[in-house]
Amino acid sequence: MAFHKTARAGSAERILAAADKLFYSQGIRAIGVDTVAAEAGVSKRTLYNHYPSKDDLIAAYLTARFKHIAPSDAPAREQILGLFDYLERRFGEGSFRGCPYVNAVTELGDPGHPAAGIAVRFKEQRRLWFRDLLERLGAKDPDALATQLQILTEGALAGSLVRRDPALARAARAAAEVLLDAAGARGPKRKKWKT
Amino acid sequence: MAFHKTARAGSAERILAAADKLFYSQGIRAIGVDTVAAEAGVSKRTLYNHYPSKDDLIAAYLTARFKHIAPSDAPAREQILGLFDYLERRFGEGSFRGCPYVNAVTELGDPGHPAAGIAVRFKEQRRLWFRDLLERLGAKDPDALATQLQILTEGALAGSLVRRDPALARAARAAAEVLLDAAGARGPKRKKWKT
DNA sequence: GTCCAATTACACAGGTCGGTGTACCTATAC
DNA sequence: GTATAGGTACACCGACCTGTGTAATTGGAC
Repeated sequence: MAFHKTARAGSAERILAAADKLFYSQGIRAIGVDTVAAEAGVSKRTLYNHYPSKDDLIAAYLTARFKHIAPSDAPAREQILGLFDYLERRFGEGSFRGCPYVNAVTELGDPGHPAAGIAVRFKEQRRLWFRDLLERLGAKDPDALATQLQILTEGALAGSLVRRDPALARAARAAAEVLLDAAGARGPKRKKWKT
Repeated sequence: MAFHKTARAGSAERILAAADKLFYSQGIRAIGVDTVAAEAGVSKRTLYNHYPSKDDLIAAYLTARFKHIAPSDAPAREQILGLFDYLERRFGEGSFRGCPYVNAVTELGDPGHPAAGIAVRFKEQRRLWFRDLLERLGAKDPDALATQLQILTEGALAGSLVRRDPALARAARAAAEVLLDAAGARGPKRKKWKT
């Protein structure tokens, strides 16, 4: 059907996949564009045709990681605690190397870099995800509690970056449960069905 | 009295101070040894006489930041919550740029780098500081709670690196209070004075 | 076949980096 | 004095970096 006119294969996608793999596992500054091009099986010229600069590639890498959290029908409390279970699994994988957004901000330094804005947006999105679930749970002060849960996940991520340890995710999960309970967001929440 | 034989001034100390300032504020990878030497007002040769490689300088920088937490007579709960107050103040300063140990691990990548070990030791020290205070407070499961408080501080640090915001420290502090209360570590703790 | 856009291979510019080599200087100890 | 340790100034190396320029090649659309 000829979408792409030509394009030997999805070069842009392959480049992005290579950048994702290498930037995340080894660091943005540690990886040069030549290495990305080689990993993608593409010439450096082609890479620069798709991404005019390394900064553009970095921005694309972070944006692509920006997976919107799929809405779920599972009970809200289950979804929240499930995030920590997910982290526990991730920490056990050798490929875990912390939060790509925090890493990018750290590595790039410059607050004016597009990556910084992307990181802020991602964090806020996850916070709002928490908040919506907390509202569904009828928790007290969902906004504040969402921030606290966000802090717990960041803390587990940062801690496990320094010393990979799934127990950190379990500890964060336990703390989250205490906070949820204290906010009156217990269990499936027997709420009055109508106002 | 001739301590140092000669040594125009404390060259090593000035180099370390320059490294601390530049490495922390701009990043380890972003700063070259020439820049450090210039900031210290010292020739590059002198720098390399004191620190045989940049990696040595990095290790010295992190070790020097390793300030042992001064023991205090203040009530334990006050000390714990005071840490979050300290963070709140730090987040307001323009010079804040996250946790130097986490940053170093992120920037260097290599888990075999000496910096990684220093980071682990620092984190564990602070966790033990929490634990000792929690034991004094008679909290339930001080070890687990210490890990959770550690996660809260890491999370506040990481979050504020991405988006500088003292409110994050306050949120973490509030969460810490909830966890402390839930662990039965309320207030100055009226404990039996003798066993 | 012809056209055209994507891609390749490769050299190269201009810069920075970590680290070294060398000759000279300077202040103190003796 | 002389010897010596610590410092300076500066050139330099090899590696690596981002990014460009160019000529040749490929493969589908028409």
